[in-house]
Amino acid sequence: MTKNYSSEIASPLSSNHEDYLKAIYILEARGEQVTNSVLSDYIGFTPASATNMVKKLSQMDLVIYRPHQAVSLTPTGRRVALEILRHHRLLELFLHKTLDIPWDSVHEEAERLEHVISEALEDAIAASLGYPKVDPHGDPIPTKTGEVGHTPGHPLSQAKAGRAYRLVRVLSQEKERLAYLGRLGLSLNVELFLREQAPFDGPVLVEVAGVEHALAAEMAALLQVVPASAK
Amino acid sequence: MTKNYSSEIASPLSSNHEDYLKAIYILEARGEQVTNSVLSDYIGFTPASATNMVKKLSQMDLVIYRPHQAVSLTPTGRRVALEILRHHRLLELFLHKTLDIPWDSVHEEAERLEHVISEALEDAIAASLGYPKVDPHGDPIPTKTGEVGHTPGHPLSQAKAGRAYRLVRVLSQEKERLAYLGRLGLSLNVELFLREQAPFDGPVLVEVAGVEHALAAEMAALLQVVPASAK
DNA sequence: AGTAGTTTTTAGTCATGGCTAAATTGTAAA
DNA sequence: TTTACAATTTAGCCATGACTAAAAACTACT
Repeated sequence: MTKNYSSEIASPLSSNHEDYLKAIYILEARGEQVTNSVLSDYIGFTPASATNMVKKLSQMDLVIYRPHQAVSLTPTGRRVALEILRHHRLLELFLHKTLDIPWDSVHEEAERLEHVISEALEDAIAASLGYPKVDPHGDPIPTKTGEVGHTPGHPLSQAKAGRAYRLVRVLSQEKERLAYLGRLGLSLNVELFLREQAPFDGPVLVEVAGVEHALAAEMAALLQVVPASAK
Repeated sequence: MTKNYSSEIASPLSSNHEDYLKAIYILEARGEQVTNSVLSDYIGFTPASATNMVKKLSQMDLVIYRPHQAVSLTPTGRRVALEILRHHRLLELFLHKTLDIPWDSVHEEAERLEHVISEALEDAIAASLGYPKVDPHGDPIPTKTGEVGHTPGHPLSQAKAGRAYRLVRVLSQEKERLAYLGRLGLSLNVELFLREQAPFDGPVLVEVAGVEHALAAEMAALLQVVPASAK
């Protein structure tokens, strides 16, 4: 497997290494302080294991580690994380568009594939999709050079009642949640009409394809929308 | 990752385990006695490592191991091997047809992907290709239930001069070899005319798309053909 | 500042699966 | 049958990266 970061990294990285880097990237991007417990929670290993791995990544110059401090990525570490994320999101879109894999299943599939595709395959996939900018959840696909586009939109929970919106991003990869949204007729770029916005973080009333649904506030907060008129 | 053999196997298999099983299957299919040295040569690990792994696979009831004897697959072991082989060949064809990956590159790519695709993805790929029978090298794709079709044809080295043939299989996965054949205009189902068959295992003279080429006997032996008239 | 409680790190265990080197076994020729 | 050579297996080493349990270090409250 040829990686475009192979030139700067001594030893080849395992899927595991890549998962840690990706996790750190995602947690950082969420604006969280990537403490050991946050990281170990996210990746599903014990805190001791996380410390261990972080130290190793630090020796490889992929992360910056100072005991008892939040970890962060070095420029190289970030490049690796973004390459994996690019693989992941390209794969999600590819699986969805080319093989009709439902949007609530593409995440777990891509989770394994992202570590084993070559540069050539990555390129072929990107080309076949016409160099897309976002995956089926609206998450931006990093470019080969590591730029991450800014996604427009704001949470549906902050939208105004009585207006039409378009769904541009779902901030969740959970199968159940996505399957539920799918059942409501919601998927990327679908239009919806916000009927009512209950106060005090109450549920939201939306109309999708002529049918009305109540959405928990928690769910509405995960739906990023733009006014329906907007491109 | 859901495997259809998961019900019969206690511990999940690593890529490595799968590679051993696949290797044993392929060597058996070649009609070779799968001795320890043959196996270790093929997989590229030391004989000691092979013995070790074979013992483990034997404990898992995937192979039959008797010291100093050729290894063989149990029914379950064979099922696993065939599932991986099915993944491999479906992937090769998919990469070639859907993403235009050249036929001399699909093998190494599939080598990594074969271990991480789910049943659902395998099915989606098979469906999108119309349930194909052979991969881009003419190797038969095992069915889900583990049947391996018989491929017709005989080596070009045993064909008669002055007749037209169609290439139905290439018994090699080597990138260089395949790239070379590709340059001659040879790929699956291409027609060729056998001009001359030099005696004493000498080279063979073929015409492909109106151009004449000499082929080493060694190479001609790897090309399986049928009379051009045959379906 | 002292102390309780939480977080992080350290220390040490275990399984995996490669390796080398040495012992064993099997085979074939004298 | 003995002996030599090749193939195989055993024994033991090493790195990896998970784990638990215990120690250490931070934080926050009194």
